[in-house]
Amino acid sequence: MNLQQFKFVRETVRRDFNLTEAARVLHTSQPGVSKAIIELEDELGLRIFERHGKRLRGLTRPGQVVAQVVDRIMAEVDNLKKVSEEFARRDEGGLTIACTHTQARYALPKVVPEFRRRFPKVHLSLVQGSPAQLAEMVLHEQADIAVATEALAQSPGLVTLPCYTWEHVLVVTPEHPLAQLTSSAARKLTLADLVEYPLVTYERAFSGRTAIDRVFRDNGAHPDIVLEAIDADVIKTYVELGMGVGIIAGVAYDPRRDRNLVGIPVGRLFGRHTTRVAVKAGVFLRDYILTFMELLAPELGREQILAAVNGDNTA
Amino acid sequence: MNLQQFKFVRETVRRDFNLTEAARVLHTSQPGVSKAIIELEDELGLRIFERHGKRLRGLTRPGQVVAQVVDRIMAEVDNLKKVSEEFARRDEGGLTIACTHTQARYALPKVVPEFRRRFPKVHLSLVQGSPAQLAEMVLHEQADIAVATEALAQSPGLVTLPCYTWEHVLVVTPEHPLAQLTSSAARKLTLADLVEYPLVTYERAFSGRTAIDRVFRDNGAHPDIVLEAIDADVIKTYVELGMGVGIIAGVAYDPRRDRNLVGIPVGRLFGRHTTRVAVKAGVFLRDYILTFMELLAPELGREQILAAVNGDNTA
DNA sequence: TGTTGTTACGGAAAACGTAAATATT
DNA sequence: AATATTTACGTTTTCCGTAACAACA
Repeated sequence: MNLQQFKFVRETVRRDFNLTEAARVLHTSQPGVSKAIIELEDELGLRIFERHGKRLRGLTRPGQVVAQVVDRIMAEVDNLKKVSEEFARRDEGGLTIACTHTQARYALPKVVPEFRRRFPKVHLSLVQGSPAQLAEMVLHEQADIAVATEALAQSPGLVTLPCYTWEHVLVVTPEHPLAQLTSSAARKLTLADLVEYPLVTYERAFSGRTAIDRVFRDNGAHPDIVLEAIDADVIKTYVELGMGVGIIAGVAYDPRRDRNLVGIPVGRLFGRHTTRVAVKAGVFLRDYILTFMELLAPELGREQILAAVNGDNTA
Repeated sequence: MNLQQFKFVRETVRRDFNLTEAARVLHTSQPGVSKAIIELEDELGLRIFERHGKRLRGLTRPGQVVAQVVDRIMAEVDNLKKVSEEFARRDEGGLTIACTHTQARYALPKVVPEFRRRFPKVHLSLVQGSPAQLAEMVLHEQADIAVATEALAQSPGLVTLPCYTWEHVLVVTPEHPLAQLTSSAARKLTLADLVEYPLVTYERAFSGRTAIDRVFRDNGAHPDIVLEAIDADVIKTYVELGMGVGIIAGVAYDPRRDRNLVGIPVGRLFGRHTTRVAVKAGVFLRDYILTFMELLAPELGREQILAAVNGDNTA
């Protein structure tokens, strides 16, 4: 039994049971992979892979269990590498953050400069995607952490922590009827008032859109959503063009910057939402990653973050 | 990096940083162990062990983290061996049950015959100890499961499940004043009545003794415990000799067997207790071990047991 | 001075790549 | 026929034990 064998098994599973592919990816000879796997199977006294003649087709029942354990072993071996990196160069390395546009544009700018000041040698990389994609990225270790409002908490294999909460805000042109309301009238705004106008908001599964839909549905209201986009900048652009009333995340509206738009908070209608940060369960978190999470979720101390990540059910 | 190195690191830690000892236990040469560890340290680029000159003295800070990860890796490697055993000989193997006397004598006889019928080839072994010792045994993998009422739930690193609940019962000789009470009078028995008599019960930390003490203390009662023992058989023996009133677990009193003793249920006074079964977190559980747990805790399905053991926080 | 850990060295074993054979689609 | 896997085989590397050396307590 050795790590090489485990590596080969893992890669073969990942490459859809194609030994040749696995060997190529691992920069080694295909017969070597074949032999190593067979030797492991012999040592364990079971077939890991389902074979049709010579072709590998899938995992046997025992193989499924073995593959799971092997995955965990290799994950820990990867952790070992991270540990050594951490102690060798505590404040150097890379940090890949997977997030939605909203986070990248409006939330992260609040923490990235401070992070950069503390860890000038860490190379930051932002990747964007839908919340579901973000979860996948973290699970496949293409990103270290994900930041999003939707969907993250549901993914098994992820550990998520709350960062901050926010509410939706309507944005309209200054000429729009809604912009003429007194602030006390604005506070009495109802869903019924809203459906009178064409709406512009996020795409499905972005920045609280799920909640928006649910609220309309639960109240039997049928909004006329004329345009949807994944980011508030696009939404604001079309609102400015007079396409309709925008519904965006509060963090994305800044009265000083957005002088040609009027904002009306509507948390009362669509509820309060929690943006969360997610990491893959069981991975070793380098000091600077923990620090980044600390900056993102200042309410929680490092202790709490560590406890959650290590899956302490003690607290 | 290889498994051999991990094995050496683990054993060296276990043997109090004595390489010679570790090598002896692992049936290999001491220089080999030394070299392998140094090579691992070089590859990781850090010192795992604190050295005073040449002697190993302890773990460095990075070493502590490395040792933890290494432990997890080796635990999973051990799991792999168990998996292969399981699939090679599904219904053969050994099952070591760590339990208190009460469990061995009164609870397990209810499930062992059925288990034996289903797995005639499994070699059973019962080891006894105090609940704290049982927890240690399971954590050190000297036993597969522990069954006890006290203390198991508190141990980190253990996963525990409730098996059954029970109440205490008083046992007295037929001549004893308490034996003369009508059953309705017995139901009105108070702690104040009890402290009139010398008592015979479990030792500290056995079979709900903690709860007994707490109840007396909370009520400001000062019982005269003239004799304490770890098992009900011993207690009953001295009760028969007229030493006093026995307080034992309900499961340990059987009116048909214990004809020379009268039993009076006192759950009302000392509360209801839950006997739990514990396994080490993260270990692969062979089918027959799961079956044994199923027999012990019939209320829970196998699904629930598996979920708990795999640490599913989903449910 | 006895105990413990590291370095040096050499034979044995295994690891791994190339080439050939065999099976699958 | 083309692709994929296993078997065969020889070289290279690594492994691991003995012996010698070095450093603590």
